[in-house]
Parts: sequence; structure tokens; C-alpha cells
Amino acid sequence: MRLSTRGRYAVRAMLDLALHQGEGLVPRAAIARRQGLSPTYIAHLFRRLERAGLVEGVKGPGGGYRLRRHPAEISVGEIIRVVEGPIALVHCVTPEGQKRCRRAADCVTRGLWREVSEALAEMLDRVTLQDLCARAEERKEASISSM
Amino acid sequence: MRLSTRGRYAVRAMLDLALHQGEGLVPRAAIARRQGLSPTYIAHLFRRLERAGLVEGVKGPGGGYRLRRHPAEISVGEIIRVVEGPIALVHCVTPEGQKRCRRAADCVTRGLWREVSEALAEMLDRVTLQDLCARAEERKEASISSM
DNA sequence: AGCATAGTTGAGTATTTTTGTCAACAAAAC
DNA sequence: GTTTTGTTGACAAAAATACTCAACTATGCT
Repeated sequence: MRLSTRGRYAVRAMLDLALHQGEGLVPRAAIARRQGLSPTYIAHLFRRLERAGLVEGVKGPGGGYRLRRHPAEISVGEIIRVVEGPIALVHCVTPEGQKRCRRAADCVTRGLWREVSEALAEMLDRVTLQDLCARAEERKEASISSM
Repeated sequence: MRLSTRGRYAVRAMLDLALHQGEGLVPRAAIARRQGLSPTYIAHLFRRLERAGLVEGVKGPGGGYRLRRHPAEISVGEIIRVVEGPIALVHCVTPEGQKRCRRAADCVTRGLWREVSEALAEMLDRVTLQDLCARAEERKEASISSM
């Protein structure tokens, strides 16, 4: 029941983008360096995020990535769904998964998994990149004031 | 972010045990047949559950498994923790996982994962085997009354 | 005692998923 | 036209998952 690195890296990379978007386009190498990730792996994650309309990649010197929506309009849940698929504790509560499970119709536990999955999705959808930026700011201020 | 079959099978097998506990010891073969699972795989799951004190295995003819606590005292969360480990969206919010992540101290996303993991765990801890039994009964009555 | 029925346990294996890397390519700036 | 940067598909190593097998132990029955 773990998030894979895909989801975690994608959220961290997107947060990095949100934190540095005032500086214009953010190149892959900068994100990779700050977040300690592989540049090419980031490229693959951002390809999905670009197709989903969350980021935009600009080629050429001075190029890089930028968010296509305001950080307040991008939720953690959306990012995760893009790179990991539906937020579901079990496959059979997703539209396609349901078709392939013979037990789906009268499975007692399935109802539970569906309810919990929906609650989990709601939690993740309520948190936006802006919220995470605010947390990062708090964190920074706290470390300064404690000096 | 999926539950593995370990967790799902364990919950289904434990529910099967709860539903049939009035009939005395429930042999592995019966659970396997009803739930469509491999008997030997069930054996391995129940070995963990036995060590955790949730079930008891009785050998010999007429043997089988039985719950060691009342269904109302066994939560789905507990079952999952026994067979899958801590309920956590990311490894770094567990006690051991935290030690192995250099970023743990000042990671902004980690706080989010911790909060969501705790909420998820609470949800799963609130649901007991008895609750699932009640759902199964409802299901059965509904199918009878609709005839 | 001896046989049949069950659970116990450790080792091993096949499959799938995850987590990347590599190399060739495309576009844009200068 | 060269350099910088993103794009894309193919591929591969590693880890996790989902089992199976075989030998063993305990118990009840006749």
C-alpha cells in the first residue's frame, strides 16, 4: 500500500517547479540537482504530466518546464493519478478493474475498499501545490527564526 | 498505491473464518474453496496471523483454524498490518524507514504523507470483522428478498 | 500401532512491477 | 550550424509479489 517513487518524485518535482516558477522556466537539470533525482527519469514523469496538461516543456537554450495552471489549481491527487493511475486500494474498484473480477458483483470487501479509496482520493485532492508551497515557506521561516 | 493480494486475501480469509466460526474449526481447504484461493498460500498468510495472535491453527483430523478474538475486536487495519507491514503511503513515515532517508528531517511532502497515512490507518482500524459480517448478512438478505 | 487428516515450515521459483538507463531525435536560441 | 534543452521508444536491472513443492509434525480414529 505504498506510493511508488513515480508518485513521490512527481509531487516533489512539481513542488520544486511551483517554488521556482517566479524565476521563469525551470530546466530539468536544476530540478534533478535540487531534488536528488535522475534527470532522465524526471523527463519521463514530465512527459505524462505534459500530456495531462499540467506542465509545459520548452525546448532550446533557456528552456525548461513551467506549470500550466496556478499552483492552487493543481492537487496532489491529480499529480498522482497522472503518473500512477487511479487512486484505488484495489484494482477492482476502478472501471476497467471491475470488468475483470468475477467476484466484483457480490464481494463484501469490495465495498469497503471502494469507500476507503474514495476517502483517500478526497484527501489527496484537497491538498494543492500552493498548500505545499505554504508549508515550505513555514519550514524556511521557522529555521531562520530559530537561529 | 494498491493493497497487495496478501492484504486482500488475508481479510477475505479472516472474514470467511468469522462467517463460519459457528460451525467450529474451519479447515484451510474449505476457505480455499469458498474464496477461490490456493490452500498453501492461505497457510502462509495464517502463519503470520497466528504469530500475531489473531488466529489459532489446530492440527489433526477435524482440525482447522479459529479466531482467537471476537470479530468485533479484530479490525481490518490490524489484519493488513500483520501481513503487509505498517499502513503507510511512503516508507519514510515508518520508524525504520525514517532512519534511512536523509531528507526526512526537512522534507515538505513527508508531512503530507504522514497525515494521509494516519487518516488511512484510522479508517481501516475503525472497521472490524463484525462490521464486514453485518455487510455480508445484508447482502444475503437483499438477494433473498429480491427473489 | 498405524493410517488418514490437517496444519507447519523453509526453500525455491516464476511473474510482474518498479525503477531506472541509453541512444537517437527534435526544436529553439544565439 | 552549434549548443542547449526537451522528446521518445526500447531496453534492462532490481525488487517485490505471488505463488508452489516437499518434507515434517501433530492429532484423532480404528
